[in-house]
Amino acid sequence: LLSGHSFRWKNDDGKFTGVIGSNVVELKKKGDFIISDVVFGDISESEIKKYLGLNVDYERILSSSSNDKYVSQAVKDYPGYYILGQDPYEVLITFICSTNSSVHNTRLKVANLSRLFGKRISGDYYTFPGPGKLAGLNEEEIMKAKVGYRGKYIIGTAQKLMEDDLLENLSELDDASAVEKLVDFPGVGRKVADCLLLFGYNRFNRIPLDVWMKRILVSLYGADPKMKYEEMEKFGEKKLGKYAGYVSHFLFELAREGMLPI
DNA sequence: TTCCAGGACCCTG
DNA sequence: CAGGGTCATGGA
Repeated sequence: LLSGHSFRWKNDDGKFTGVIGSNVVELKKKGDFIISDVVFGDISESEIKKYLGLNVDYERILSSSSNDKYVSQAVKDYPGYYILGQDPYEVLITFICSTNSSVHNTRLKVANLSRLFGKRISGDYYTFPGPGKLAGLNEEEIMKAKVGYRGKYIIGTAQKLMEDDLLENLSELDDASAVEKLVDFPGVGRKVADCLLLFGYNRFNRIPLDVWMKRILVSLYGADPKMKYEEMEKFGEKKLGKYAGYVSHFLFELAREGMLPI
């Protein structure tokens, strides 16, 4: 929940509180179980499970790279490190916010967008503003959310979504066609497109190549730093297997914690 | 103060 | 196509 692909959760002494859709949810870990408490809203347990990414064959995914020493180390260090099943639209906008920005800073931007332009659910919790709302803002207004130069990209992407909701039928496209469509959105390059495919559509083969993953692939797996994006991504898929994107998320976390020799 | 962050975009050569 | 500079913002 705090790993840098969802930006809306806070942790108070083991109690995680966040917004899923128009619901405020609290999560606690008790032994091998997750206890969920819907503070506000009517989200079902199965929807929460789906959001938490629990409807996947976790063991099978992890065992696909069990012969890789870095992945198996990461799996040991982060048991239960799931990729969430988030709303694609929210993933798209939040990862536009993430460009050239730290995870911490991205959280601030997402919180600002929600507080300023979302609907208040209860307490200090707000829905994430929909495309209609964001499309109607001008640059001056959205700058209040401290999104910086990404403001015009967010507005532009929201407006494009209002004309043609590509996200609805993206599932019908193969990876290459989906990426081709996605990079047409302002503020969306190959990396953000991959984040959407991995985190929003759970296409677990996609590896978002950020600065960390590039460093990892170059210094640990022998990739050539001069490889272009697609080439290095294919290289990573070859090294990390069918669920390369899923397991790369473990490596990302290890690297961020300074636990990889890169 | 300077540098960097889960990059994208635009301009040159 | 490759290589650069630029873009807001906050934390280290």
